Amino acid sequence: MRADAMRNRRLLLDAAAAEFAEHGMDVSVAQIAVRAGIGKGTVFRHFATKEQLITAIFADQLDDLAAIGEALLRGTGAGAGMGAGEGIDASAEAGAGIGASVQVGAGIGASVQAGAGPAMAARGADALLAFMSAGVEAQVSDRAFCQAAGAIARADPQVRRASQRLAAVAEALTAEARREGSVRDDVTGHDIVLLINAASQATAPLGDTVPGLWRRYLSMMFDGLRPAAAHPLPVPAPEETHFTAAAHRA
Amino acid sequence: MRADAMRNRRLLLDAAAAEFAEHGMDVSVAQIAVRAGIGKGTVFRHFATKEQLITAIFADQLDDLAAIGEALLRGTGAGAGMGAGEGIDASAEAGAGIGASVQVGAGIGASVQAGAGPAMAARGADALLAFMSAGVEAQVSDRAFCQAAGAIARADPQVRRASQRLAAVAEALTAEARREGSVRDDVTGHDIVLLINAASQATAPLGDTVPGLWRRYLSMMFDGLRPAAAHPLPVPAPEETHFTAAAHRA
DNA sequence: GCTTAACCGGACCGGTTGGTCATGTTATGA
DNA sequence: TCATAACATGACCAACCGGTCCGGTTAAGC
Repeated sequence: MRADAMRNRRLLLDAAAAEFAEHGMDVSVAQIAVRAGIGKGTVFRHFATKEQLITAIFADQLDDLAAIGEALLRGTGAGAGMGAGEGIDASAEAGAGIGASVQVGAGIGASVQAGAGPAMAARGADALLAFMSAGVEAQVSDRAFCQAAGAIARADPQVRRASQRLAAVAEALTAEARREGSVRDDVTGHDIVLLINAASQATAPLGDTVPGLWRRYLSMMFDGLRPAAAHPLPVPAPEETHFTAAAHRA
Repeated sequence: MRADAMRNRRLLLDAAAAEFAEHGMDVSVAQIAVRAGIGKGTVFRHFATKEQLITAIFADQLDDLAAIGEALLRGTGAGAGMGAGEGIDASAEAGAGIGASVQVGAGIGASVQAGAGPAMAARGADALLAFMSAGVEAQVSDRAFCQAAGAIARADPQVRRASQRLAAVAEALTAEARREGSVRDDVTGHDIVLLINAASQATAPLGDTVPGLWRRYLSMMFDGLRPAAAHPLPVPAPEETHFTAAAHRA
């Protein structure tokens, strides 16, 4: 690939993401091309169709979030133990876009306050909440895009791979929090993924009139995940097969 | 208004709602006209613009839900006391469309299990959960429409009136549940409206692959509303002014 | 039954969009 | 330095969409 082609591809992806975020899903390809400072034809050289462009951006975003989750997971010491209190920069592995400012182990407030052990016992809960926060934050900054892109691109293999990676890390984080007792037993990684979705859409009617408002609803939902208030759930958790079925249906 | 015009208007509204629900927000007016069995020109005779058509449908849906909420509110005996255990048909006042099957006082499972009194003490919680269920159910059957219609039509006076009526009944139901102690103190009616939104979007990635799945997430969120697991919320509740500001911004 | 005005229908219009193509341009390798 | 192939470009195309309009039709009142 030639050097200028590479540069233009990057310009194109950035411009498209920004344009989608600002003006919704139905910006014209021409508009994107103008913002990127390239010709319209060049857009279709890189991505044969507008849908493929959307798909590529969406897959990138999912991968970024998955990377953040994986960094957080290492911070919990779930796998091999690691030095205590060591700060981890979650954005190290993540792309530049989404959540460059996730604090790990910074005491975001998820720590269970009742219970036996000291605060350290809730590292899993902190990680899980940080993961969800990163996910919601990423979606909130681009609600319409995530919504539409999800509907359009879920069948794309690249998106599906990223999606499964995300599901895996969500499940791992959930398992850790469950094991330490800060999250109810009947919640799964898939639940977490869907709740991220839900929280990001909660404040949609308000647009960005109240910038950080989503934290309020994510907080409420997280309280719903705690064992203290847990009531039996009326419907079992969705399985991976349901997600693949939904993807296949499109 | 002539009889055939009336009939066509009804056909048109039904067809439009169905078409929006099935094929998303960007179905053409022509497509709607075909489904309704009328000419395209007739559509624009009834509604000068596509936006007005969307607005009318949306306002109707909001009103239906508000009516359900008001019926439920009467069932709690919040205002004047009423005979105990009397069955109320919530759909009596509501339009045909949305929630013709809401059970009031049928023990949907919201009853707090701990606490002093017997189950009867949680009538307010039952009503609140039934209200939220009706709201989510209505939106789930037409997710894309509610999403887009909300964004488009929030500035319309008819929609704004319906929206405020909805907010009022949500606040009343919440106040009742709060007073009986089954819901935390820091939750408001506006929170409820936004949570209905959130819950209906939770399962969007799955489409209708798992039909009743939204109940799972509404249940989790409702658990988050209980005092038992309540943690301090990081952001204060939105005020009415924020909603009007958001509406004015469009 | 007849008049009349409201109503219906679908051809039509301006504008926009995703996508193509022939032409001109530039990085690259020998 | 030059040949060449990959690349960029913007004019162009067909399709479609929301909205208009006028000729024909039909319901309503007398």
